[in-house]
Amino acid sequence: MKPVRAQGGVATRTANKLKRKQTILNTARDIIATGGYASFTLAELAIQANVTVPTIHNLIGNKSEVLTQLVVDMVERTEQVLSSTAFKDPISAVESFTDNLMSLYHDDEAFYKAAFVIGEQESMFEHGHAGGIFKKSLKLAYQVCLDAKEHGFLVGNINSELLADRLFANQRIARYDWMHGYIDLSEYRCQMICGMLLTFAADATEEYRPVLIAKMSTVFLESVEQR
Amino acid sequence: MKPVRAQGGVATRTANKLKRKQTILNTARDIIATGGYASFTLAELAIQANVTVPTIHNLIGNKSEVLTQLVVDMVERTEQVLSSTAFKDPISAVESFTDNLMSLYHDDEAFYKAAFVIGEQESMFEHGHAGGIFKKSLKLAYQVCLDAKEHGFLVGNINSELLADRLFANQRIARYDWMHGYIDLSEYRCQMICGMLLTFAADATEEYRPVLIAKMSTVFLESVEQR
DNA sequence: TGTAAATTTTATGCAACATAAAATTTAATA
DNA sequence: TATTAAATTTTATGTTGCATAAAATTTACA
Repeated sequence: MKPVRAQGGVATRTANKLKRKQTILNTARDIIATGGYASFTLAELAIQANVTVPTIHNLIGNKSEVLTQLVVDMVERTEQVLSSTAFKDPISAVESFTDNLMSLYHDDEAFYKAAFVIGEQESMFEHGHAGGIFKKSLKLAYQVCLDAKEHGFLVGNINSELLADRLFANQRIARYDWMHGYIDLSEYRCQMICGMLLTFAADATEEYRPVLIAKMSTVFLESVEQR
Repeated sequence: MKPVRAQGGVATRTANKLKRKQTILNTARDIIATGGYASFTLAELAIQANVTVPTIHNLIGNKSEVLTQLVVDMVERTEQVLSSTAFKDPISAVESFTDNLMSLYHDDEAFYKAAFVIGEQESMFEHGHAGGIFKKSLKLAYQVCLDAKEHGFLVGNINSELLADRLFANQRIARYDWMHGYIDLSEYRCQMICGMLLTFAADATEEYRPVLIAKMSTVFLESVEQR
């Protein structure tokens, strides 16, 4: 008769497994942050994490799965930033949103950059994906448009879905340029703010448009003279 | 004494070399257009072009150089489209620009998509690069902004460099989404037109803004109901 | 048709990802 | 604390793709 065993063993093992898994992932993160995505190989990861390559396969999976895990962690942290918004007016909405992102990315810029490149390469940002970050962000942008209209900042001549699309697109293109190393974090900030404020300006009231344009000009000129 | 030889032999060889080189590049293009970028290996290219791998290295270079050649060809064709513009008004400028691009990409969509992905991966679109397509496109966008202001479509409250940046950015983000397979060619068209018209709208005169918004709404709604 | 140069191919190496099977470690329990 | 079965790690090996030196072949001209 087979001996029946308590569950304690399994639970302990599972916990340890998770810990080792996390150690490997942290090492992976370090490698990418330090030497860039190109320097990331399973062999190098194995050496730095003090295991062998098959162990990585056993604990996490193939290279693609290791990378996916890193990006999932990153997206989760980014989503937390996105969710913390309370609407007052378009300018402060854009500013607080931007500054939240900036302070997140500032800490570990090399890693975040790489993670976005990897996520794109691994097709993790599919627009169609229902629970995906794309749909969530668009929904958020749409809500901001509705709020702005309700508070009398927008006229409402432009379809809110269209406006939300543009708001999101302008935010994204700035991120693309940053993650591909075309611009630095401070220019990312400028492009993002200008893009979003300009989008609002297209549907702003007569009184509010000059305010948006003034703010936009300030941010733009500040950034230009820094170069 | 060494025999002196005429230049004919060299010239003939050079011409033949170019021809063979072009054959290989055309085959490469076919492979990418048919099976996507992932299916492109030097071994596969050698087989389909009826040569061996070292021959490819000899005639063109390493994998990266083969890809670079393909992208250079593509960029040249795209630049021709960009240059053929005569300004009348913002709407027709945007429309003709867009439709020129669309008709170019329509013929060989899979290849163009892949070529943009490759170009990005090979860092061929560096913003700083003086003679690069980035600077050229920005300059073009800037000129359109000046024209639009001169013809009385824009007020001029928004800095023209800023406006050109946004015009170009909105065009680019639509292309990113298309080249990564997130949207199809017709949606690419819609996003690009809406993005650029909205940018103009932010600085348009009182009379012209409704015209821009009306056009934008038409394009947007047409695209939405197609889905 | 011979010849020197150019070109192609054969043969081989290297790097990175991946996995089967053997060896080792682990944690509960008697 | 010694045993044991399961989990885990490692050794050994395979595969694929890029790259190149050196040998074999082809080329175009005299």
